[in-house]
Amino acid sequence: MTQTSFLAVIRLLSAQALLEQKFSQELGSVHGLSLNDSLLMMHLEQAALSRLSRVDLAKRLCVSPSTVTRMTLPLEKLGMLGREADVRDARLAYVTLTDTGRKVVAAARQTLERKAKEVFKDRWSDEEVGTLANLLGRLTASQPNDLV
Amino acid sequence: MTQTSFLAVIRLLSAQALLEQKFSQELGSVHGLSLNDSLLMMHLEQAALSRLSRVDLAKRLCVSPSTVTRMTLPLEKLGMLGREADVRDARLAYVTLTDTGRKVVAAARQTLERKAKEVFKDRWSDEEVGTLANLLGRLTASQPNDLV
DNA sequence: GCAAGGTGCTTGCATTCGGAAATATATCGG
DNA sequence: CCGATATATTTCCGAATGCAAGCACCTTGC
Repeated sequence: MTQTSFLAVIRLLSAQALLEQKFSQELGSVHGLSLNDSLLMMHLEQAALSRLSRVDLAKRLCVSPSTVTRMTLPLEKLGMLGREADVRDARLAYVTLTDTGRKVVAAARQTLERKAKEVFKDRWSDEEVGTLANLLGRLTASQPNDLV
Repeated sequence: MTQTSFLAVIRLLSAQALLEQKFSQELGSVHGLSLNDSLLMMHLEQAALSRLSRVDLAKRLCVSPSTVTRMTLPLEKLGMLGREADVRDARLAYVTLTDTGRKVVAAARQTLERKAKEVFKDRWSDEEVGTLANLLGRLTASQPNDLV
């Protein structure tokens, strides 16, 4: 069991490195976004009011708050993200998804969906992919909201 | 199917970010190694003659060759890794695992195994962990040698 | 009302990483 | 043997990231 757990974790780390390598380049050249940029915007996409606080985003992405600050800065200048204050708490600076951002992230999502389908194109049955998604979902269940 | 593939990929990326966060800190403070350092040394551990070329390591870790050069430099100074030339090809500079390195990576592996077991401690049956490991193994099958 | 501690955000600094270029060596075609 | 191409490694530079510190604001307890 300890061996199996270890194997699962090691393979998960390796698989992620492989996928990130496959996805990053096209995502960057086609949409000008990094993989993490896309994930950030997808979190906003499905959030209530299309907005989330920076610490909330940090938790969902498993990155530090300072990273969120620096990631949002250029996207804000490009008009994909906006900033919104909270009426009750002046500390909060919500990150919002603009209409432009919504279009861009929709296109990025299509690219990701296509690449994802390629990953499982050969030698995978629908049921196997579903099982994998379910099991991984139990790992991420401890986290804030799921994407998709 | 395209939705399921996408879900699986997104969750895989999220799960990795979560696991890396959980593992990195203790691995660094206890053994002075990063997660990637440990993976690099584990690849050497199971390699023939305990040595691999830098490009080979780069492929296995899904990082650039320059990253391998920079990663190995401090570990070499610490006496965990060595350098070995090839008799036939003077371009090759094998990275080797020293006896010191072997002890350190064995300890790091134990830490990783313990943390991996914790991940699946609750709400996971042995069979489920095994299924996850198998499915992930099919993703990494296209890569050079598997760890563990 | 106020002091103490907690939370959200940003900035400075150090570390890590990928890509391009440079160097050295190997291989192949003639 | 020679030139062209390919491969292995390293270095330089720019981009991304975490942590610690600082600032602003909120909340709690008195």
